[in-house]
Amino acid sequence: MAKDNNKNVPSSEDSKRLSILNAAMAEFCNGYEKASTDAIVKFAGVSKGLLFHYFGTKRDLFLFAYDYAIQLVMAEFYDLINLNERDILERLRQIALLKMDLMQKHPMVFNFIAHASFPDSADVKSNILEQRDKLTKDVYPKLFYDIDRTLFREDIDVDTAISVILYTIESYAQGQASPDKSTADYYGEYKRYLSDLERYIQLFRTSFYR
Amino acid sequence: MAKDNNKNVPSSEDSKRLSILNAAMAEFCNGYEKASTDAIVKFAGVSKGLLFHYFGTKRDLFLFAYDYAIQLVMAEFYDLINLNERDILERLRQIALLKMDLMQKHPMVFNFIAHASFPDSADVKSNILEQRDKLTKDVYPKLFYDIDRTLFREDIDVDTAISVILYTIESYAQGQASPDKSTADYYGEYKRYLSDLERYIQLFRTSFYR
Amino acid sequence: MAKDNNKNVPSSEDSKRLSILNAAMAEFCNGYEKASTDAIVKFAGVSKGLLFHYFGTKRDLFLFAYDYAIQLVMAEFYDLINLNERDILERLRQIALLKMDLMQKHPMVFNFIAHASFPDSADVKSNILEQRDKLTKDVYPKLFYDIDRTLFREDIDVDTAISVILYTIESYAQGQASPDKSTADYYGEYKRYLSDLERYIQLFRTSFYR
Amino acid sequence: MAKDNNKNVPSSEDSKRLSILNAAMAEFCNGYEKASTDAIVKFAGVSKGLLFHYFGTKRDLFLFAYDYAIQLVMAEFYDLINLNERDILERLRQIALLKMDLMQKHPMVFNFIAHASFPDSADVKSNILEQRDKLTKDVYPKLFYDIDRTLFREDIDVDTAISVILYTIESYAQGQASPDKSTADYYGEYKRYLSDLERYIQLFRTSFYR
DNA sequence: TATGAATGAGAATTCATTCAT
DNA sequence: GATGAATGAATTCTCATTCAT
Repeated sequence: MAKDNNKNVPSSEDSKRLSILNAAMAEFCNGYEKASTDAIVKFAGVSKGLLFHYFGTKRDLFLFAYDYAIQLVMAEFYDLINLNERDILERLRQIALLKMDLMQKHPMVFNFIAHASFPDSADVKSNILEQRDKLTKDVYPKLFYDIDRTLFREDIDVDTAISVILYTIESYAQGQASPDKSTADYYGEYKRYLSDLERYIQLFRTSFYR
Repeated sequence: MAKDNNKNVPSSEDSKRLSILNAAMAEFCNGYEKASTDAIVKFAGVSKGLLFHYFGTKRDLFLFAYDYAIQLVMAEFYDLINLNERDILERLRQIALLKMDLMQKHPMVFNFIAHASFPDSADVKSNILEQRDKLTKDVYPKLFYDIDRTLFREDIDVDTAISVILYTIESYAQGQASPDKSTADYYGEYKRYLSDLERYIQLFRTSFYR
Repeated sequence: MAKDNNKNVPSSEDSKRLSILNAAMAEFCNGYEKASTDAIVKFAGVSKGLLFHYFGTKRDLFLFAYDYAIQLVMAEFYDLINLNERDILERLRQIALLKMDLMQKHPMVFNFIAHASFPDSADVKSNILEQRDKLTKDVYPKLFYDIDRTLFREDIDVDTAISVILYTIESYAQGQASPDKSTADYYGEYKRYLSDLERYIQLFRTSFYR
Repeated sequence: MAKDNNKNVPSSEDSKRLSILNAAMAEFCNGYEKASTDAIVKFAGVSKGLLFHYFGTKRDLFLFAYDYAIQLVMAEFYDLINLNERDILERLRQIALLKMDLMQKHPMVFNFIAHASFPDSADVKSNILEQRDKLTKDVYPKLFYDIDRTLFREDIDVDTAISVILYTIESYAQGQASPDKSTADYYGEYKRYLSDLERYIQLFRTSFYR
């Protein structure tokens, strides 16, 4: 009797919300300020009013889209990741590979997240940074819980070593992802990324592990 | 006796240019798009026309300010850095400390550079990236020329190790610098930064060196 | 009964468009460059944004207004003109009189057309000239189709004679219309215009006709 | 002893005034409003201040340039024209040919006069129209004084006929001159112009003369 | 006479947001 | 829910004119 209680059948509303969200993520890749709500509704095929009816303000839409994108990606990530491996280097290899897979599956969403995570506009910066921090504090314990610290040499500080490993992997991935790689030999890039990754892991294994 | 031939005496023009540049650097910390030329001239205490008389367009002003800020910082940096130390870890310690000193001396300039280096707007992105690349290609050879590679263990790839060291130092410095640290226990921060730095250096010395 | 399907009832949109168009035609009499969009919207009683919402740019508004004014005038002209008279001098007399009538009925529109037809700005010149050419090629054949060439003397070139007639009528009408005749003895002017016209026609009849 | 009393030696001032006038005439071909005083001083190679020191305002410069251009052309015109021919058609042929010569000798000045004579801006329109009227009233009597009216047929009004002749010649010349004829087969154009002119003269001789 | 830095009102255009329908 | 016409303050940039030197 209730109208549209069945969440498995996407209502018209759901589909329009999604249209707006997808259009928004794409448009916000131009930067928060540069992005135009006109462009969003045009691409989404809905009226101007509806965007504001659903999302309130441009700012709220941006922040909602950021949350949404993170959830979307993290859900799939947790679904696929195997957290039984206790060797942090092995686990990081898995994470890096999985991240690459997801990036190829949802390039636009990742592009949006990459841009949105470092916003230039003070309007949204504090919210985004807060969200990012919260994410970091949520995710890292999950990803690095229960790792085997006995694999490390006794004469080094394991936490410091782990920081180094994370900084390295993240920085390298960042460098790979950031430029607008429109013209691309994706396969070649990918192979090079993997071999670089192996070189870093090899170095860490040699120098940090027993 | 000659009129204004002495370039060390800033003319009225120079002083207004500088006012505009300083105001611009401060305002552009809000992001390129968000920054308002109105705010810049208001803060600089000059007329609207003068900004455009000197710098042509907002875009040109931004790019000029970026160059100017880089030059300003690099000149002071090269003036103070000692490149005789051949141990890369010692040299990096010096660089990191010097960078911290400069950041405390020119906080606004560094803040501007940090923001401007990752612009969201397509209008300026390509120029900034180009400039950044050029800078990297210029600076890194100077900073790491003639380091003593024999200090490293024989069983690790020295270039990979150096990459790890650089990623770590940069990421850590980034993390320290990025948030708009308005409310700050600067002295406490500084001491913690130094001790963290020492921990990283100690780790690298233990695990990468012979 | 259907909502606003009847295009004869001008909607709110139509009425605002018309306000803008009328204000634009009046303001553009100051010249394309000199005309201010601010003045247009103020006079039309609409917001700044609406002008651009409807017409895109000042340039587009100008060109649209030109088309619109021409259509407006030509529609009424063709509605009233009688093309059965095969004596070109008679037909020209009718055209000249009708043109005078229309000018008195729509003085502002004619003033706008007169100004807009000879634009000083390169921004719009090519479009206007193109439009003017197209109009000439459209209109002249209609106006002078099927005239009786046997009325002319055999020893003169009829096409050259027709050119002379047209140049004369147009130049004379131009001279009458061009100054912004704000202070005017319209009736006196009109009578003089008619008598001059008759003198020209008389001359042509005497010298060009058999 | 007097400074620069010898008008045959152009002073620095004279040469700069001329530079400005020439630059102004060229720039004003873009239309009065569109023309930029910056462009004028840049092209003239003088400072911004000097233009206003000499000519007061942009408006005054424009009007002065218009006078100057007219004087320049008229002086040369009167120098070369032969006013002994009493047949108006012959005299008009001479005038038309001479005008063509002068246009080829001073294309920029004629281009300026052509544009300036039909100004779009209300700022200068009244002055220009006044000047044009004055010129017409000055020049026509000189050009058509003492023509032989006995050549005309007795059954036509000579003044009306002369008006027709003038309207025709002017309209035709206007049509030839107005478009920005940048790419041109000048020689071909010229020959066609001459033959058209002959056709009109022939028609007038046949139909208006005894 | 000659300079050109400096002005600031005014230009066209944009855009997030509202609201009557 | 859904529309899109309407708003108007804010934006970047222009340009004739002035004035201290």
